[in-house]
Amino acid sequence: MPELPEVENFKKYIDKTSLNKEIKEVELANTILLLKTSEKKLIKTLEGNVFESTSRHGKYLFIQLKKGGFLVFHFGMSGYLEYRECKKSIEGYSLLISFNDNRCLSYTDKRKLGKIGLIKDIQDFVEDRAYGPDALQISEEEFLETLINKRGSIKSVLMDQHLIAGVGNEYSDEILFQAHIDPESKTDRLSKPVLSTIFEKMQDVLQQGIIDVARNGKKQFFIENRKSGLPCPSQCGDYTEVKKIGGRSSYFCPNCQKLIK
DNA sequence: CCCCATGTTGTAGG
DNA sequence: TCCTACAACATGGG
Repeated sequence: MPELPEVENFKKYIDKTSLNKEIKEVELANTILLLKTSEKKLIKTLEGNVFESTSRHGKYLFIQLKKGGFLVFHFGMSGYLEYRECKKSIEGYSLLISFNDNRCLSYTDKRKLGKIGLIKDIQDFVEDRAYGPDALQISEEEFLETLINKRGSIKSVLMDQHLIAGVGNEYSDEILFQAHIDPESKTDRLSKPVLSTIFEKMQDVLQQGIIDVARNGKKQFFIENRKSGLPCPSQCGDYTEVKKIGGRSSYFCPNCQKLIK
């Protein structure tokens, strides 16, 4: 479920476990999707190298390498990291990195929609791919400017990584639930105060998500179960519904969340 | 068998 | 140009 809060926790996890250790060996499953690199180059670059520091932009995690450049992760739908005892083979993992403390960092990605790569510069990478500012870095002013003339549904706009990076399907539902706005509302019909509320809820929900994921391994949402027909989490007496917006299932309470068209 | 699933990218069409 | 819908990617669950 890697949206911004999950990726932020992967970043903290690397910081805690994997910095400043020499990489002894790297094994790579040939099913892994590589970004701007080859299997050979990735192994050659990482072996003997050291993870120095980490950073994040939206759902991307960057690890600065001592010998220059960055290792970049995108977790797709099912990717995750584990710092563990080394096992004999890569079986079950997409990437296995052994450090000189005889422990390993593994990347597992069952659905193989994630990507791993090598880049020289984060700023260039973000610009090349035309990603918007990180959802926790963007100012309220910039947020309003970005959204004010967008004609799409507010949910699609919040999830568009080229406008704002980091918000995905689940967190967008929670943000809009807390802001009391129907996800299908037209962005350019929303007033400035409403957009400001959405901005504030975006900050709150992502920050709380980071804390929840760190504490419990998962977020604790109002719109948690992603099912329709459940009692509204605000206990308004109505029931949650689901509708497709931008091709994604969106859960909401039709009573608490105002549709503005 | 069917449909669905947290993500991204590319295409076609209005 | 902007937006929507859809398919593709790969795999598992109900």
